[in-house]
Amino acid sequence: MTTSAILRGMNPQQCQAVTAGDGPVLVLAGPGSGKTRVLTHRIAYLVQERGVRAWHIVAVTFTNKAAREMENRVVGLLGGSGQLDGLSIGTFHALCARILRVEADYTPLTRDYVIFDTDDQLSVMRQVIAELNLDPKKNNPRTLLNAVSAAKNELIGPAEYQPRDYADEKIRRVYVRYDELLRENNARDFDDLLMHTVQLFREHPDVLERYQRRYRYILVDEFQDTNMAQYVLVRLLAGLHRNLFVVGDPDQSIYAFRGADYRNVQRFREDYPDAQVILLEQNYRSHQAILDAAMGVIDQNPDRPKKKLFSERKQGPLIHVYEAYNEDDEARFVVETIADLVARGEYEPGDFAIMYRTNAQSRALEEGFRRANMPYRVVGATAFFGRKEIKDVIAYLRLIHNPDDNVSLQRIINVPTRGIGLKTLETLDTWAADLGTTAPQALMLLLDENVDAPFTGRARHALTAFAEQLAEWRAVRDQLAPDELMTRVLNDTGYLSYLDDRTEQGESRIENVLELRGYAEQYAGLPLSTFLEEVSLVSDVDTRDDDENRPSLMTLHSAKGLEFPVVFIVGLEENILPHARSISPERNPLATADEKEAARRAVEEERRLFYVGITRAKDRLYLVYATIRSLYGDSRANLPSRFLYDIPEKVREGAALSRRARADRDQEQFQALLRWDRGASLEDRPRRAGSARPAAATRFKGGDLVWHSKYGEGVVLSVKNSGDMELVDVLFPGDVGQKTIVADFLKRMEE
DNA sequence: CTGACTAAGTTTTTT
DNA sequence: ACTTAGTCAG
Repeated sequence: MTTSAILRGMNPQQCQAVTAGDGPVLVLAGPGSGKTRVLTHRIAYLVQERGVRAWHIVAVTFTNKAAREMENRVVGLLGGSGQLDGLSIGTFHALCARILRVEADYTPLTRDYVIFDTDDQLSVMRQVIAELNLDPKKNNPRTLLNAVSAAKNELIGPAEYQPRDYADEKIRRVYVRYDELLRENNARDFDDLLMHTVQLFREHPDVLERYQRRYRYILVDEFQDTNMAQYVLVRLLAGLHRNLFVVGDPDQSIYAFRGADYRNVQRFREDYPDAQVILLEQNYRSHQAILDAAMGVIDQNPDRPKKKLFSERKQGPLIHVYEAYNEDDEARFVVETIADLVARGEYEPGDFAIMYRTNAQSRALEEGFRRANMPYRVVGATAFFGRKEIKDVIAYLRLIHNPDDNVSLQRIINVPTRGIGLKTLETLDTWAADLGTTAPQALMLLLDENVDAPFTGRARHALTAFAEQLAEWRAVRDQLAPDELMTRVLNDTGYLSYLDDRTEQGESRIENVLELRGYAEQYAGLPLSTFLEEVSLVSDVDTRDDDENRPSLMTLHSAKGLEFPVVFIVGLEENILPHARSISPERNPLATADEKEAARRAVEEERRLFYVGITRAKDRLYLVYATIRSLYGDSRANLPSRFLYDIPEKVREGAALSRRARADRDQEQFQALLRWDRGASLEDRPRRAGSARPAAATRFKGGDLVWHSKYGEGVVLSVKNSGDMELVDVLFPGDVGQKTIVADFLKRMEE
């Protein structure tokens, strides 16, 4: 392979990026500009043309999926020959986990540490709340966890945390205790992996230097999604050779809510003033109408350089906007459009994607697909490793592996039930505390019959039996492969029969556990720790069929990085996209300036999310909103999303986006919905009763002008049914602002 | 200690 | 509407 082969078919900017010389490089790429291709081809170029040993290259991504794809592409370019030996492609977390394990001597935890996921973190946090006597009603463990996580992302350890007010002081105490508890469990959370690696490097320059010498070329994908800790880590690693190659698109930054900071792009420019900056603006995915729509939407965000996306593809069909009656009509429109396009032979089922803001929205769509007997696929809805049965089995293995893992012990000590109740556990905890050890360690002391423990006959017996069991497993841990150990645990505990409750769910739980065991078989010959680490750092078992030819349903977030010939974006309503959570302070007269500023940034992120969705489409784009939507048991009438109005009229067709939907149009759609409903199978009918109700339910809807005897004229923002009351959110002019009013007190005004 | 009830809370997601 | 964590009677 020669340079020309690596560069074949690339435009000048892409070539420039691939062949850029040593030193810092920032590639600012638009959607569909082939940025992953640039990264993989650069790796091939470095190895092939510049003679860099693959061992000296590390490419960092955010998901295992992206890492896998990148690896496949590089292997595809250079073949499976030995020249790729030692190439590191992986996520930030996997890289850090490996470093921390190898360098355990320099860190406070041992090599055996386990990684706590969100569930485990929550249970630690609940313990913290209990210990510190905080009011569990006012202290949501998730909120506290977010605060701690934010601090860790900013590389602020518990000792460095500087409280500015009382609320902060509480967080500081929580953080300190939370951190202590993690250490007692010999555990780290995901944020720790990053923060502790940075700390390790800062405190031990000699260790850092070893890694700097090893990783001479560092490539980062989706750079706009890095948080502070990740950025600092990368900067440290690149400190010696400065061969840092980052690729990103600030307009596609949609993970600020979990600490990502697209300003890292700006920081990079400041920290590396000599960096080469390469722009990739040509789009190879979508035709111009779609790009015009995308630019119309994103250009409304201030503080960003205006980008000009252009395509050489000829103009395609206009963007179709459809006003659905409600979420069922929305589903009907999607399903019928797909059926139609497939029947005309223009597309295959796998060419379609339906994207929405929240997972809850998939329900109505799925029902529509089922009703039409059209197969579909939901992307990433329920994480395999998040399932209770999977977590239980893994907790057993973790406890066998890590003698200090109290969180896992608590999780499974009575699952399946073995007569160890709350009281007994409490006693165990106190006893352990008195002995100055942890509960799992104390438990093992019971193996000595002579030990003086505060348990009476039955409890002592149950605990001892469990301790003996645990000791047996630990004794065989190193002789058995992970899947064999798992089988042993399943048999000894009767876990599968515990799951078998003769329901469909029970059956699928058993299948899940068996699938996990199948997954573990791949780790034959590897230590249990490798398996456990992988399980913590991999989000899903890689067995789902990607290539089944069926439409995909997914959230806008999980659509990033993908492309489809035909894309539907549904639920384009105020309160859905942008989501109510991000706009609520906007109209609240009591919101502080800070809150309003936060809301503004949140809405900008929602806008980027819509932008990401639009730019996934290659040929056809359908944008759908509903005038009435049932969500969380209420039915609400929302206005069309503000973002829709930013799509230039000349590239769209269909619904007119008037403030008020026309009555005749409603009528027509309502009839279509009824016809569709009649087609439902008999089994579906009872279930349908509930969701058909909202159709006739509200007297007002978003955009209506109303009159109130006290506040005067106002405009309806949304309507919801609560019990048999219709509650209307109305915006009044001046200081009055938004009020929620019972429909009976409102009079409709004609425009 | 278990099964049944009640209250709460439901954005996005990876690791 | 629906799940799920927490509480309480059997």
